[in-house]
Amino acid sequence: MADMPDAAEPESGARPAARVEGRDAILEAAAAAFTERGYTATTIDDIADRLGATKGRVYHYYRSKADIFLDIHRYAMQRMLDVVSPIARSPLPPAARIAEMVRAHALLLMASFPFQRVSVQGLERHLAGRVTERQRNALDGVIRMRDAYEALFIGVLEEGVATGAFRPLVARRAVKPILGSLNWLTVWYRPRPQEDAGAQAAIAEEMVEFVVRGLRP
Amino acid sequence: MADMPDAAEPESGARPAARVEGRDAILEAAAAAFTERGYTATTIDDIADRLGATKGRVYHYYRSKADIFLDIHRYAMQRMLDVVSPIARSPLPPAARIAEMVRAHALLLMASFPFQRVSVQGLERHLAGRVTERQRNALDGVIRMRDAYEALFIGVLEEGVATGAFRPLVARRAVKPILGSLNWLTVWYRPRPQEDAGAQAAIAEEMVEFVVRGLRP
DNA sequence: CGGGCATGATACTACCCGGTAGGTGCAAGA
DNA sequence: TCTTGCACCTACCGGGTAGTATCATGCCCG
Repeated sequence: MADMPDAAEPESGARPAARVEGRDAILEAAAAAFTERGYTATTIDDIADRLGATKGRVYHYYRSKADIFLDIHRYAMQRMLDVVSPIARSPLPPAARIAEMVRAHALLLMASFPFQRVSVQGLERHLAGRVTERQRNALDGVIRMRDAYEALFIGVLEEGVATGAFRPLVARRAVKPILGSLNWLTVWYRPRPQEDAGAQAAIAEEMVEFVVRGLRP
Repeated sequence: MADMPDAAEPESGARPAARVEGRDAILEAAAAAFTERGYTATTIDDIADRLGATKGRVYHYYRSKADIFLDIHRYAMQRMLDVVSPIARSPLPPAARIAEMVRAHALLLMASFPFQRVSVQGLERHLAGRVTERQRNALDGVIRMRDAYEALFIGVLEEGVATGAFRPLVARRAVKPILGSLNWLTVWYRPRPQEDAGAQAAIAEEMVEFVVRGLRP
């Protein structure tokens, strides 16, 4: 088992020989298509059309539609973890740390909207049953990443309750409405061409305000 | 135009001669199937199987899968409006009124879970483009109901800001994380056989607590 | 008791879509 | 100039699924 890939960062489901840039182009087009039509209603031809290509190109990089879907989830969760876990481990007091985490989460949701929207809308339902063993492993990996992400928030909540920074609450329960108010962004928010840092920052601050107040003693 | 159906309560998309009980059975089975697999991945045979019947029965009551989908949304929104709008119009002070509305919303989400889950997960995406004119009208009706529902919350928020019961906020923005924390229930909550009023009430209280504190001055 | 109608089953059709097989063009080395 | 291999395309197949056309079975009412 010495030459196993790093278990903490599951590997891509793309075909082994695939170039990274080619693979990323597929993922970006697929994320946009899934965002617009949903997983099942999106056809491989939809994805190819967005690239000005044909199915051949898509299948040159990925074995199946499910593999593309899983890779999008993996990318999205990895980016979220990369941004937020340093904050969760920082020496800030719990209230300030949660505020930073919420801000970063909201901003990243808007910044890489198609990927994050696909990620937030869930995956188990779409792949129920009809997966190969390799895909099942990838699915489990994504679910573990999601649990680890939620655990970052639960950890800070528990610390804040212990120090008295937050009201008494059950961290495992309280984390749901927090992530809910954040992730609901993917339902109502639509990236607009002109709108930039300003408007996105205002939305993020609204989230921070709401969450931080909801936790105060 | 004197004999138009009540515009505020759009009529069912079922076949005109359909019995109400027969139609409701279809809707219930369809809501369960859509909840499990999603709209596109659910087949008419899936719905029929849940009834111990065949496609013939389903098509006896509904013209198309999209009509069933739209009717589920209509039902779900109508029930939510029926429960929450009396509260929104009650003479309670804003803070107490919002608390009651949040509680009622959360409890109804859990009580009629399959319908509400289908409703919350949205509909525009699944029907984009491929609808008849009649379906387009039904779709617009559902969207109007959804906007009216959100307006109930916005109204109470504005009143609370005016009376000083809530912190200064832009109601149109602040309503998003509120409904987000609530509707996120449909993502993580799973109804369990034994769990009853007690556990559901506890979850609802968590929501109430979080929202009310998030609004305080 | 017989006709009509609501209710539903059976047996199709036409089409769409994921996936595959094999080919083509082109760039880089020798 | 020949060769090799990558990147991608064309053409196709097979299974699945929405929707339809038609037939069977009761149940109510005269």
